[in-house]
Amino acid sequence: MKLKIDKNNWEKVKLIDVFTKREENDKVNAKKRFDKFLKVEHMDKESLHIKRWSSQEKGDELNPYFYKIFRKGQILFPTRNPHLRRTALASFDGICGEKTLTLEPNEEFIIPEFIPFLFHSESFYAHTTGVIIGSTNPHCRWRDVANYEFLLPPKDQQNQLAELLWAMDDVIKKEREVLERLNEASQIAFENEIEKSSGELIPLSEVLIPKKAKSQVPHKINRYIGLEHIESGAFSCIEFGNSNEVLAQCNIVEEGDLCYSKLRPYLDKAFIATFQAVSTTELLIYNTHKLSKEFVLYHLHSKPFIHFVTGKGFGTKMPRVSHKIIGEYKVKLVDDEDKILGLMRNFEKSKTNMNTKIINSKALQKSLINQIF
DNA sequence: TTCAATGAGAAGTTCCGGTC
DNA sequence: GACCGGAACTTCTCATTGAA
Repeated sequence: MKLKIDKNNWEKVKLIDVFTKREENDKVNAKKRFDKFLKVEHMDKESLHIKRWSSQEKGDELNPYFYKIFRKGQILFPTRNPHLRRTALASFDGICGEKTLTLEPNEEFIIPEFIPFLFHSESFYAHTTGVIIGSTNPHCRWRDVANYEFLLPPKDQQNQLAELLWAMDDVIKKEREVLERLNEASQIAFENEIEKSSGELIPLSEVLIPKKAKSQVPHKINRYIGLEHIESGAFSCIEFGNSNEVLAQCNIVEEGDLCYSKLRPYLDKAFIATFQAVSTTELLIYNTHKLSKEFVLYHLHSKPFIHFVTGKGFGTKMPRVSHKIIGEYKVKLVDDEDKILGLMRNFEKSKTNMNTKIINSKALQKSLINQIF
């Protein structure tokens, strides 16, 4: 989608000309005044929305260096690792880390609804990553961010563009909500169907057939699946990296293989491969018998299974599970697997459609942002 | 020889102290 | 008090080790 924008009357401004950096720190009472606190890990890449946070009420512990207060409507920009593209729009008042810039738009020049998208433009990313300093801690300074220059449209045009950008954002938000509901509903449906079915309980070790194929450097298969490419709770893996950049021995994943991440089992990373790839050796690769891979995958994502493996994790630095541990989990050898899978496939079809819609909507939104800023 | 288990090092995040 | 940057800690990748 190409926008016809005449930028002749747009004014070149520096970020510091149209934003005020707020420093509202309360080392003594911030903890008592605000329940919610936001860590960098709560901010998603290339998203303005805050979907997660920690809460003292829920028992999350507030770090001693979290005393910086942010207010609803402020732009939150973590200066550490700016290449990770994490900037959020505060949707509530709370506490954040000292290294997060809290920026307030100056309404004399800009319309608050318009400007947040600037922080997810390629131009802003290029600037902030270009001014990174520090070898052990890559970061940028406020004075370098403040000097970022961009073209600012007149206010009436800002209004029109804000409407367009938020309309697109709303589409993505609604599509994500639908996907979330579908995930919840399919999980409940699966557990109900298993409960209703009759059949003998058998350990997963009688179902799973480990695949041991390895790939040595240089890898002949182009795609690489690392743990960072696997979304928690997802049934397929959409993202991948380039195996040319991987210097280690890998597992070979064939299309249709059942894959399970043994590292930090509570992260719930399991999927059926939709393409051939090499992968991190933290992935266990399986074929199955007695039950289909698809059917077993629903078990691997079920709450009882995650609870089971989380409790059995071992290792000094990071909890892991092994094939042996997974094999101890008991599943029902149901008589009507096809009937259950038929129901689940309807869910999967809807989920795949929704995923495709989200990917397309995000690409369109990105294109709009980069045409404007 | 194979492969599960482990830990070193890289990358990312929070803590902490110095300087202006 | 704000700003800055290194230290310390956590998480993840990947090479090595040792048991089978």
